[in-house]
Amino acid sequence: MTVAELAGVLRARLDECSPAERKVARVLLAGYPAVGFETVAVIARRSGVSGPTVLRLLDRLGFRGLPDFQQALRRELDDRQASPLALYDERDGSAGDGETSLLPSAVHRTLAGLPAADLDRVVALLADRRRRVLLVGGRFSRVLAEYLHLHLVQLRDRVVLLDADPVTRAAAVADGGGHVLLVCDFRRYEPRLLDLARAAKARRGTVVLLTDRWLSPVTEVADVALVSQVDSPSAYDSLVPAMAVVETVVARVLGALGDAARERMAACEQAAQDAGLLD
Amino acid sequence: MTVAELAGVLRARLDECSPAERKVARVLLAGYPAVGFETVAVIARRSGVSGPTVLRLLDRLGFRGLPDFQQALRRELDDRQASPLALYDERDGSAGDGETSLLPSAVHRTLAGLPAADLDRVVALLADRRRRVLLVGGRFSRVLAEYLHLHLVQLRDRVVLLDADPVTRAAAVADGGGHVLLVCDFRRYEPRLLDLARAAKARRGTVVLLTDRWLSPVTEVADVALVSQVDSPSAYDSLVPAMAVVETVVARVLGALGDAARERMAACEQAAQDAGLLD
DNA sequence: CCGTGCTTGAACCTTTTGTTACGGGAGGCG
DNA sequence: CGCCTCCCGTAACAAAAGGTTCAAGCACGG
Repeated sequence: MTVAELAGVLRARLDECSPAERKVARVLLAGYPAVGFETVAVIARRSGVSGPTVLRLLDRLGFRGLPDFQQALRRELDDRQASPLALYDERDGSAGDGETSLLPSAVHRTLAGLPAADLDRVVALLADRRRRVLLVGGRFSRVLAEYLHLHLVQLRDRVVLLDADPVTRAAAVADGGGHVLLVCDFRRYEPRLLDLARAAKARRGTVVLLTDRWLSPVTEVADVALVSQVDSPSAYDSLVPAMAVVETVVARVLGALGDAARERMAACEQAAQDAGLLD
Repeated sequence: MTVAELAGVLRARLDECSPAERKVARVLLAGYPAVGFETVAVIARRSGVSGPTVLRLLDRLGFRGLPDFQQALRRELDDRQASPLALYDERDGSAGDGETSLLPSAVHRTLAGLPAADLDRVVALLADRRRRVLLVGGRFSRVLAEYLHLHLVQLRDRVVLLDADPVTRAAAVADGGGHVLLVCDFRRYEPRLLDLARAAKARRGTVVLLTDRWLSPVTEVADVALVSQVDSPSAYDSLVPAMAVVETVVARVLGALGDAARERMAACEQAAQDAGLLD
């Protein structure tokens, strides 16, 4: 479902329009896409025509009114946000291209777009050894929680990965006080995670959320949320940027914990070797 | 130094805001810049706050109201339209430097460096519905196998994720014939995975390997190997590029299986809904 | 425990906006 | 020459938007 380039159809169907309508189309194209978000009056004045003419052009293009047109514009902006390269590289074509450009770009935009303050808060929470850390994820995003868990258990104690069982989950948040619940929730969001987060909040827990740009419902109760891009060359959303976020968090937590973490890692290593688990 | 990047000031001044205002800012950033052109009511609803809160945030940022803010947004859109490169040097108050450049670069180099022939072979193997597919991973890389498993089971049948238990693993490769064993093995490599791969080969299985650039020992017995970069800003190796490889493979397999996969996905969806598992 | 500050949401009001209906005018064909 | 058709702008209308006020809720400190 490649979204129709609005500027394209504007150019293509330009000769079916009346002279005055063409003037409007020209202005729309010249200031694309910003002027599309102006009001009818402004567009009309800039085009040197009058209000209804603008409406008539939009009607001819198949829009029910200015709001309808603007909604289409917004959608196109969103898609463009998804693939900034596509703007200047109109040759869509090969899947190999999209695969090699989309994901790195998404990772970059995700990391560059992380508010430093939010990241700091998350790191501070996870590095606080007085708090218990509970990790949970949805169907796919559970692998993120697992990955984070694998790292965190090496850096500190009292880190628990919650499984799918509701009772176990409930028990984990039950004995309240100063715990941190980190929720990974991506489309399609799972209602149970919201319930769990609410329960955690009710027990005075702190809720950290990893989600996509459409924002899981858990956002409402979350104390901090880290948002990832999910653009992908495939039909599925990508979890790659989110994983990059996880690794970034881990790196920061390691930095925050410092020697304490290194000691623990060494101790774990030793214990494992003593038990002969590494063969 | 053109017009101040709105997203930047939004991020920078995010901690002077009240909790509810932060929610609004996050929504604004997550859907940047399109949602900025929505109405107050819509933005408020999406943020889970109420109208006046949106206005208060804008007021705090120095705008006289939503129209004022939207005008700034339009100007920024115009400037961006003028200088396309501005998209890439927007590193304002966000996370560190190495973190935002290393990972995307590693992902890019990994995907660009994948030999097309190898990728095609892997896809062909996984898309061959006559073969059983066995997935296995190491301590950390197991999450990759899990992730791949989650996707593949939706696309085709006879996909098994092996767990850590040696007996189960052995049983899976025991009943021979055209199976595909996909091994994820990254530093530090696990000897047991090599044993398993050897056993699979002995039963006339095909071995596919996902590994890092130092090449797991499994390479020797693998029929195909996909190599990922692992550069990371932290002390650990990164699995982000490898995950990008997994997603790329999934996308290709979906393309290869085509309608058959879509039918299966629909069937799974239906079955899950019938069982009421989605609540 | 009580008050004080800030924060937030509900209701209301005002303005602006999009939209529609109508009339005038230019151009083309009979 | 006159009529018809198409196109365009003015004016009025209804709807929805942004903005303001006020009171309740909450955390914090005395």
